[in-house]
Amino acid sequence: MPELPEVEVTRRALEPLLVGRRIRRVTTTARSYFFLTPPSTLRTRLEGRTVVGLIRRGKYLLAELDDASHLLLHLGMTGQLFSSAAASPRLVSAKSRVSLRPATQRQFQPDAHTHLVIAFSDRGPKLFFRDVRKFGKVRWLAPGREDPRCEKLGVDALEVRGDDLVAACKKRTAPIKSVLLDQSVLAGVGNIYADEALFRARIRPTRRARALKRAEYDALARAVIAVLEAGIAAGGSSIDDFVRPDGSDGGYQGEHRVYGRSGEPCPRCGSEIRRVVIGQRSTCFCPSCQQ
DNA sequence: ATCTGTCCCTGGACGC
DNA sequence: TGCGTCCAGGGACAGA
Repeated sequence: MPELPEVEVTRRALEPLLVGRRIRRVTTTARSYFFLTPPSTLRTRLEGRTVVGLIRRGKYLLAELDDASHLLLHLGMTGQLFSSAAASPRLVSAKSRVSLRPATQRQFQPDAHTHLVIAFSDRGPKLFFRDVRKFGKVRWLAPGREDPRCEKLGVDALEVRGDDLVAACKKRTAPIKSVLLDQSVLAGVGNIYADEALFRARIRPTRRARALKRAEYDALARAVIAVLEAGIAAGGSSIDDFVRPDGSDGGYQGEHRVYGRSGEPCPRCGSEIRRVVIGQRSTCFCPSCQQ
């Protein structure tokens, strides 16, 4: 699940791959809600443009083009952004994986889930955007236009301070976990890093957001930053689909302390990690050290 | 203003 | 082996 660390790892790897290159041809799958901008419009707006920058806002990537327009990308749940040079079993469904010989797995072949392919004038590596569940998004933004989704984003999670949480949680009776996932409060946190941050700060995810003590908001803000930075340093979490743009796996999935570990002993106290559902999201925590 | 439930989608896990 | 069912989840949206 791409969250801030995965998106930032992607951004850092793609920036040198994209910046300065001129888009020659754009190919897409059929029109669907994956395309906030219709494929035909995407093609005409992008072809001929040169990429001049790549920035991240929360979980969004924004490629700036030489005419001051932007290409907005969101990886959703299963999105994969990578270059021609990438190869990984994660870029192929398990079914076709078994039917493929190892030799043919080395070269990525665009499939029905490869919704966007960008080829460049220099005939070098292409950019692929593959997304099995199509929860990802692609949108072209005219010069000066902002995306309403981006405008609503709260403070970037890498820069959150206790004060931000105090202000955001003042009137909120929802569980603190739900507030961490609210992109208008904290931009970039998703299910994995929310659970990890709450574990690190020793706060039970079911607590009402407004009921935390001042010191707990501070601890939580520090914990959010710490887990996100650790995630970036490790190259992100490759659980189901995430791959880095070169096809390699991230390394953070092995460092999860509670996420996906229900039934296992807590790495801190040995109690059994429990799983509950909060806001339709599965949530793992240690009932003993998160009170 | 805030909260909760539903929906989009597909592949993998699991039970029979 | 094969089929049916359930589940995962980011975020928009509707209704309470």
